[in-house]
Amino acid sequence: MATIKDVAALAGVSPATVSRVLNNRPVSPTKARLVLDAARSLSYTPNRVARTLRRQLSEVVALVIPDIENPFFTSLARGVADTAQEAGYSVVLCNTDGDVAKEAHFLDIALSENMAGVVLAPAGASSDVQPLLNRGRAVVAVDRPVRGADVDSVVIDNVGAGRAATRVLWDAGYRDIACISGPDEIVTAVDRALGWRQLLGEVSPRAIPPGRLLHADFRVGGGRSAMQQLLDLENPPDAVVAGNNLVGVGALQVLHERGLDPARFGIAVIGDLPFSAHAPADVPVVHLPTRSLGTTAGALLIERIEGHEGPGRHVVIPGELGATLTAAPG
Amino acid sequence: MATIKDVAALAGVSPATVSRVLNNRPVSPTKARLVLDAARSLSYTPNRVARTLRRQLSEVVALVIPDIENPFFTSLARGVADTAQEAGYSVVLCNTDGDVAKEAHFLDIALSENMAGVVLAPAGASSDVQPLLNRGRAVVAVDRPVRGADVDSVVIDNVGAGRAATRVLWDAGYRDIACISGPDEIVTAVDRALGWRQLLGEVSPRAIPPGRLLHADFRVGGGRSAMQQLLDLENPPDAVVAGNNLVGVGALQVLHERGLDPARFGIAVIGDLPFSAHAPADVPVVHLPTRSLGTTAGALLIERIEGHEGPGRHVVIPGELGATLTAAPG
DNA sequence: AGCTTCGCAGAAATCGATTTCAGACTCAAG
DNA sequence: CTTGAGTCTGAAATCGATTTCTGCGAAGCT
Repeated sequence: MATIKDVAALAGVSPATVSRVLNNRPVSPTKARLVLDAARSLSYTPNRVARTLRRQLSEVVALVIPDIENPFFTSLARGVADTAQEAGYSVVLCNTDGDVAKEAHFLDIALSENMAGVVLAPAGASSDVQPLLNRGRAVVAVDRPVRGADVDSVVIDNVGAGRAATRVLWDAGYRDIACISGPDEIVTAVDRALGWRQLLGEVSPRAIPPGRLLHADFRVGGGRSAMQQLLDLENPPDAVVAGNNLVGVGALQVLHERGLDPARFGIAVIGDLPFSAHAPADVPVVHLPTRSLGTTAGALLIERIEGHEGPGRHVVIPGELGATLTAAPG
Repeated sequence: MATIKDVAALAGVSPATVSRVLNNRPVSPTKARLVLDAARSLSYTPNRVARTLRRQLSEVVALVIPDIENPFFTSLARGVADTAQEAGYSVVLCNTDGDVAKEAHFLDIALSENMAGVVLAPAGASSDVQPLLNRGRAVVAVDRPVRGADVDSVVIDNVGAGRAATRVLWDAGYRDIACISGPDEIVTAVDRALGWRQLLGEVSPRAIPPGRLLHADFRVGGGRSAMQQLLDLENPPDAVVAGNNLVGVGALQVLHERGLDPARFGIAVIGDLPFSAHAPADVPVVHLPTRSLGTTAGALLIERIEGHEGPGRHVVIPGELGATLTAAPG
């Protein structure tokens, strides 16, 4: 493997000059040519480790997310990766499984690998990004804000999404609408449930019957058991808002298994149904622009890396209702 | 940020001693204690960049895949990440979009970042891993073999999977079974189609009618247009084998849109249907153990990194039929 | 006692780049 | 002709760890 010294020797100049040529600092055209030719003929690639050590900053950013198998996050990851790569950075994807300890571990690594920045979808209530900030590293929160630190953030309008999903069911004539949301400590889950409650409070004269809000695990299994629980009630609801895409999948599975038609039993899902074969007219979906979530976060991160100072900026991206419901309550 | 010198100064020893303590080389217990205390009180973390530069080997491995939004690969990624992290390595996920140039770029980076190894799902017909091998880096191919280099590989038994999918339809009574496979240059696609052709040749007295094998893009859109094409034929088939998970999703979407019941029009899918609400009895699926694909590849990679020598090892993992079909031809 | 052997620890070299510093040289103005 | 500013360039310092080299002192052997 050729090093900068080899190139320098072949070109008959000093390593310093080689470095200057390769980094577009002023060098006489004659030597520049020599260096470029030498570099090409040795097919020289600068060693990024050495560069990072000296510069104290690598061209890598970390993307720390709780669940890489959730299409919500893969799509987000795409967005981040695209903007980052455009700006010349590689992206390291770190999967925390929602485990705060794993997350802390990855943040440690980001620090000791001198990574330029971190896009973080926090796993739990508190994430310790202070060490990163102290070292001047860029940090952007995505999907969920970071508590206790003034950090750029990009999130969905979750209350609005909860309202939209609930409204589409209400407008279609459903009157007893339950909500399967996520764990209490995840703010996105709380906000979506809040939107559901808000909207029902506005449109419905009656109080919400007890037991209509369920806190499920935000995965397929969580959606399944919550849906089963709802259907097994003595007085089941006639419609349900699924708090995220995976919960929606689980709920739909249960409906199918019980021979219930999603075109009669109402269901609206917050978040896109991945790879679904359902017609949007049967299962309305609040589309969450995850890709833009990612690109926006990536853009903010790059700006910070390139020197943007100042207080945290907070971007809220609205969801978008894909279709209205044509079916009627069963 | 504390460096090894700070620790050394505080402990009253040389940096060399600190390094020895932290790397479990023999040091007197007295000094070891001093060093550990000093390290803890400064909350010292070794700088991985410096370590990598000196050791000429980082604790990072790259996973290079063509499509991170395909659950096949996310699940595989999980597998690789789990084994790698168990062994103390971080995983960098690189998405090539099936683009050979991007892939080459990532391999370059892996080299110049001194990464310990690469798990590669090759994007195209040829991938140049020679530079990596020359530098003694570990390389393992996954899902598709690397041509022109003697590299460990872990692949699915694609011919077998194609046969299994076809057989389940045949056994259920379907007699005109088409196949939507993937692009010609992807060997997995070719092999799955081969399995389909083989099995039909064995069980069917008649020749396969022309136009029954389609080469689609291996994504949802590809499956959709291929399925539409098949259904628009004058004499459409009565069943279809979907060459991968996404093609299966696309095909199912089209069936739904046209009001065709997958329990009547036969469809078998090679690869798991992600987040599907279908009953397995209606849509048989050849389960591909993608997670083990990943863990196996990861294990081979770690072995290579830790010094395993010798010729390329080739693991073939069989698919597995989830359920037999209870429905009958429509 | 004298000599080897061994374990431990510090000084210094090393990994491969970037960057500071200082010297050599050119050119223009006084 | 001298001085000063400005341009290139190379030597050397630097980033932060690991590892080799070297020396010291204690223990073992004859």
